[in-house]
Amino acid sequence: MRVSIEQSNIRVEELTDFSLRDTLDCGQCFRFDEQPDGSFAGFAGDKFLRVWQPEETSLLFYDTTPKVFETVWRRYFDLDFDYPGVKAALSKLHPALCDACAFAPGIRILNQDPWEALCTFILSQNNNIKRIKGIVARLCEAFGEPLPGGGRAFPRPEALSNLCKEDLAPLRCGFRDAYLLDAAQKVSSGEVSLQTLTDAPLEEARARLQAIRGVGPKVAECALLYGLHRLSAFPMDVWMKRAMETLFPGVSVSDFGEYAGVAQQYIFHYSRLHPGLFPEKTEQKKRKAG
DNA sequence: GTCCAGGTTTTTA
DNA sequence: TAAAAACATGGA
Repeated sequence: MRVSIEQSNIRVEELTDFSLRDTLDCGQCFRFDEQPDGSFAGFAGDKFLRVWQPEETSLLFYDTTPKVFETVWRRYFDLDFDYPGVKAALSKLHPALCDACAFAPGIRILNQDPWEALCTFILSQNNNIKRIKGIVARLCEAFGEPLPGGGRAFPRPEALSNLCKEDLAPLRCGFRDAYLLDAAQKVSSGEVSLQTLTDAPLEEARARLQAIRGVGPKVAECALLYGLHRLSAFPMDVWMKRAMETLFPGVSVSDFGEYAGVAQQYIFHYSRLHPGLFPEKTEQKKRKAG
């Protein structure tokens, strides 16, 4: 990987195993959108970014200083992790996992802000990705700090902890409003310290997160994987349950090893884009059509 | 009108 | 203890 400055932009070249589209559109983050010109624009925490992948091996970070690239985006996109190595190891474990890795080999696990990941996945429950993005956008618009170049940061827990359900009504997030408020209160008060979960034992980290109302096993795993980069965390949603039953009969999560969470992301994306693999899913469609 | 969406909590048997 | 039902909202 080679990094250079180009006017007010940062150019990265000689990149492998990276797809901007697949990484930003595989259901792990909710504040980036593809632009008409093919670039992606959005926010991570309190930073705005427009970035383009003009060819397979390069990226262009618009209006980005070397310092911001090095301290924010290099880590956010996980550019220094050995994905070829991990995918090679995962691909040997099971033929279906090999297929999933090969289907979208450029997916990376983002290093998102822990609080933002926790909130967005609280909002994700029994919800669809399009609507989650809408709710998150309204949350930021209503309560996030305005940013110099326009747009708003993801609101800190302190900005939400003193609100009530009525204040959240404009979000139209339904029953999840109380969950969001409880999370804001417990995190801002220090009752749940997200920072310490980075290196707490995984079982302890799970238990601490699940002390928040509306945070069960699945949302906790999402916070751990996407917010705290605990790469063995394995969110088990409806798609992953289908995939485990249909594609991995007899396989348990622990069989995927210390990078189970990375495997999960490839399997999730592969499954979501191949709904026909799942008999149950196709039966639903048939009933609807007939 | 019915079903479903990157689930969790509450209620019921 | 385990299985249903309820929980808001909006698109298909």
